[in-house]
Amino acid sequence: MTLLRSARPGVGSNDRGIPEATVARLPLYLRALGTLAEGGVTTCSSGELAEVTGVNPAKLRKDLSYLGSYGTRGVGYDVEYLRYQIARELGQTQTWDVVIVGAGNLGSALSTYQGFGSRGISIAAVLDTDPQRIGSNVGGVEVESFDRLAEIVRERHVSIAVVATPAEAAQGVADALVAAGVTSILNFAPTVLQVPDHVEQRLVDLSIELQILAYHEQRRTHDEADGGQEVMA
Amino acid sequence: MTLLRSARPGVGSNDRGIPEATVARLPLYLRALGTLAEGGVTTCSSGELAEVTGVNPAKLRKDLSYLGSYGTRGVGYDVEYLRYQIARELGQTQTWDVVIVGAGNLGSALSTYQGFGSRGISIAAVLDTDPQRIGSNVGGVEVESFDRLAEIVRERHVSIAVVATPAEAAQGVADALVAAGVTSILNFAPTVLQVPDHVEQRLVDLSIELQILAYHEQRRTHDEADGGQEVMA
DNA sequence: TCGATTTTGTCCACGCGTTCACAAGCTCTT
DNA sequence: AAGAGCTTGTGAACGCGTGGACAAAATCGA
Ligand SMILES: NC(=O)c1ccc[n+]([C@@H]2O[C@H](COP(=O)([O-])OP(=O)(O)OC[C@H]3O[C@@H](n4cnc5c(N)ncnc54)[C@H](O)[C@@H]3O)[C@@H](O)[C@H]2O)c1
Ligand SMILES: NC(=O)c1ccc[n+]([C@@H]2O[C@H](COP(=O)([O-])OP(=O)(O)OC[C@H]3O[C@@H](n4cnc5c(N)ncnc54)[C@H](O)[C@@H]3O)[C@@H](O)[C@H]2O)c1
Repeated sequence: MTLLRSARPGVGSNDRGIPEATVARLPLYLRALGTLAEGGVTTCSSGELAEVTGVNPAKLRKDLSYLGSYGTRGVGYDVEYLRYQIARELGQTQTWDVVIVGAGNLGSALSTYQGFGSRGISIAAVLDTDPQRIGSNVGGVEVESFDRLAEIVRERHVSIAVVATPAEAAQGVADALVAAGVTSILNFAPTVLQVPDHVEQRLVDLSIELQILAYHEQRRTHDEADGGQEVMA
Repeated sequence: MTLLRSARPGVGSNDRGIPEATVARLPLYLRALGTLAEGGVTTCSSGELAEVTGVNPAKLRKDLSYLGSYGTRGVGYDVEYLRYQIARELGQTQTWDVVIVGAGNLGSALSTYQGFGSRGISIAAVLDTDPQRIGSNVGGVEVESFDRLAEIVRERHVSIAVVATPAEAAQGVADALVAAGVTSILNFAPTVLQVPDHVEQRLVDLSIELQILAYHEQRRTHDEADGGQEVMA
């Protein structure tokens, strides 16, 4: 399994906070626990949870230990209880209103996606500058004018935004988002945005994902030619 | 900036290979160099490149040093030359044929996306099981039957696949991909796939991205209430 | 009640990744 | 030709993340 995103550099573990690497895995555990709960499972061990999430059991236990001691030795973890604790830690006891900027192919797919609701994410608005798109409907949400950004951010208490515009427009959009008071940006445009320190940025670059896989594929074939595959002694 | 993806655990730097963290940044540098080249820039320093990619200059130089000594002290890097060297290292001197499984919202958006070509990625096929979708056209590519997977992988020399099916179908799809000879999988379904060790898996989970941002937002407001913002002495 | 069994929580060691700091090396000016 | 001024490449220190190992704690059966 592979997780690649870059968070603000140098921000590893905060004051009293949970290590960044752990935060990135908690949603994984949460989802797995949800699946177990649906299957009627009431208790599970670190080994079982580690199995389905592809994580080392010791690492998983250490991750959970940052939240507190919610397990029972000799028994494991209560699925529902642990689920609640992780959800609380992640801030999923409340719903986060998110604005999506750019109602193109990707923005529309995201707007249509029904899987965010159960993760505490709600699409508050979808914005675009294209008059042709404004007023159209994506996933039950009406596309609104990008001009209304500041107003919408204020009225709907939005702090998280998704950028799904072409790369050329992304920096301008980011500036407007920051000016409107957004403090977390999920950026799908293939650019590193310049944002103030207090704004969290995550770049999701699908080309890069494939390029990384291609690199490993290349190395694989290259190694074969070199006899790079280690021979057993 | 934030990169989150999980690679096979424990695989840091390989035998003669480049550290995983560096590999994940190389495409970033490559793109920035492309932008500079378009702008007519022929030479750039580590400082300039670090600026636009949001990376520490020393880190950037160390990253590049894994490829060789391609810079000139006192001058910087030749944009075109460095571009070629990174592209070569990433395996972008060849084109990688990729199969997309699942022609739904996300799969269609990916198929339509025109930005992969310049990154050495070509969509060899888009597959689906839904008879309604098979034969339809997404981004100039005809959707083919998932039954033809093995045949297509063999004939078109595919080693990389994208999973864009519902989560319930993802493991089955992955098994079929592995059986067909695919060795790298980019998975958009919210599940950790169980694949053999020799298969590289990268999970891109958009919900998790937003959940991580929400966590930081929550901590932010929580800290404010606690007066968590450190006061200058 | 006691011992066998299971599983957590965490100490500890190790390795990767990051960053500082500076010597080595190049160019340009005088 | 020599020195001033930059910028690279890297040694070294440090910190975070990972995973092995085991003591502590809980359950269960006898
Ligand atoms: N579609 C994919 O699969 C894919 C893959 C990788 C990366 N991306 C990236 O994601 C981003 C979006 O991709 P897409 O395929 O949806 O593009 P798209 O062209 O389909 O959609 C872009 C949308 O953004 C709108 N827009 C342009 N400028 C704007 C502005 N200033 N403010 C608000 N809206 C604006 C456009 O009107 C359009 O509706 C791009 O940066 C692309 O590089 C997309
Ligand atoms: N759309 C989004 O923005 C978004 C966001 C986050 C995650 N995801 C995830 O990405 C995946 C795809 O999302 P989507 O919105 O495109 O879903 P979708 O329902 O629109 O499309 C899924 C497609 O997969 C096809 N399919 C089903 N079983 C298949 C099989 N066994 N083999 C081949 N094809 C099969 C279906 O026919 C359908 O065309 C899902 O797992 C979803 O959870 C999507």
